[in-house]
Amino acid sequence: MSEKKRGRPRAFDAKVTLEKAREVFWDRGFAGTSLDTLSAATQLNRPSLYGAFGDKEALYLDTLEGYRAESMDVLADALDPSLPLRENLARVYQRALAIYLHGETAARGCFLIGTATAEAIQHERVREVLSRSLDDFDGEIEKRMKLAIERGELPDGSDPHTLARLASAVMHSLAVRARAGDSRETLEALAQSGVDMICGKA
Amino acid sequence: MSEKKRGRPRAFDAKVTLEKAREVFWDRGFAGTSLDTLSAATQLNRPSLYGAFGDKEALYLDTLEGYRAESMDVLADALDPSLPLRENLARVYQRALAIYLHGETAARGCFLIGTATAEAIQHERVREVLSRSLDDFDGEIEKRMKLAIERGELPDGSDPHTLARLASAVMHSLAVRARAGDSRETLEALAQSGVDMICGKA
DNA sequence: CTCATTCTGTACCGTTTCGCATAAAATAAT
DNA sequence: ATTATTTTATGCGAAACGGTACAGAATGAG
Repeated sequence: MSEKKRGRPRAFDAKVTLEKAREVFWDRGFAGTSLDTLSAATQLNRPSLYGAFGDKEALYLDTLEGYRAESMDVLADALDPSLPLRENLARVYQRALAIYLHGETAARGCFLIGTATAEAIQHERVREVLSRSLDDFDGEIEKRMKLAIERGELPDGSDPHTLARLASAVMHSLAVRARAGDSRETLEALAQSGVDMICGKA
Repeated sequence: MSEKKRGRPRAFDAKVTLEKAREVFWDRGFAGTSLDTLSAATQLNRPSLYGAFGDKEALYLDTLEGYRAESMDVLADALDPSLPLRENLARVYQRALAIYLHGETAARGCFLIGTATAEAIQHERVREVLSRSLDDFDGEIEKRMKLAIERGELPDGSDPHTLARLASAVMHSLAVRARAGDSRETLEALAQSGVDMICGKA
């Protein structure tokens, strides 16, 4: 896999470190997180962080990218095409909520929507990751919608592009509302409404 | 209106100052905005800001509250009950986009969703304003949905609560996507989809 | 063993941060 | 005019900030 490098080996796992850093950014946002806080959370001193990931923005971008990639994996799994569309959508929302509702004080919502939106204006590269993440998500759902139309799970003449964006819109709303502190029940009701909106009432 | 106060009069209009401060927070977020930046933007030195509004968080909360109040005014106006529901909804989204798409570099999206979500975990009072804003918005739309059902603008048995949350979900998605840099055309298409989702295809 | 290479830890740098102390300026009350 | 009150302007100060220099430690190469 990876050739042995010369020099002193790292005493930490970069992947684990990124996960710990992500936790901090998730709760405090990019601008609200100091290198000291990151250093404490990752148990790495600042020079090590700097050497492994670059400056604070590069580290943040790394955590965003990791989240994006993981989210796409979760999405692909939830959209297992051997299941009915209705079940697929329910799984997508359910797994999103499992992530969004995890948090100490208030639910943390979506890492991207909750923190990257704030930086998107001033930091172009953050905006790019955010935009790409939303697009990728839409695209994956749209693919499933097209399949659903082929299979007759949706009415003929349905527009997969539109349906995908509406399904994503419910997702975005879950992300925001979770971070605003809405209860699990409230969010699950919205998720159910989203499923019914796309697939029709059960 | 206001009695003349003793002492040296203020050389600035608090309302105008709040608007200027809001512009800065809107682009840079709460944590990403320094008092120096605010001081420059409002042309007020820090002690004056401090004296009039309190610390940075209090100032930010004031700008959030102003935005919330203005948004509710815009919403109430857009929902003019002498117009059909379809037109009402289209006006709501259209006016939102007029606000969201205003920006120098990228579109700024919604001030609340774009900046308050990031602080909502660490700052309880921000989370409260955010939560209240979302609820108020939902409530106002739900009222209009109820009226629509009474008038027969929506099918019998429609659930106004659910419809309102779905309409809001499209709004939240517009807010996020605008900040991610989506084009006006893209956003208008989503808005149109939202109208059709609630009112049926034209 | 020796050396080059890479990572760790301490300590530091210059800047920026938020908030305030203080004094001058501007007004109303007396 | 004098006084009390409020706002403005300068500027301070302690802390936090992002980032890095440097020396020491751990490894592979020769």
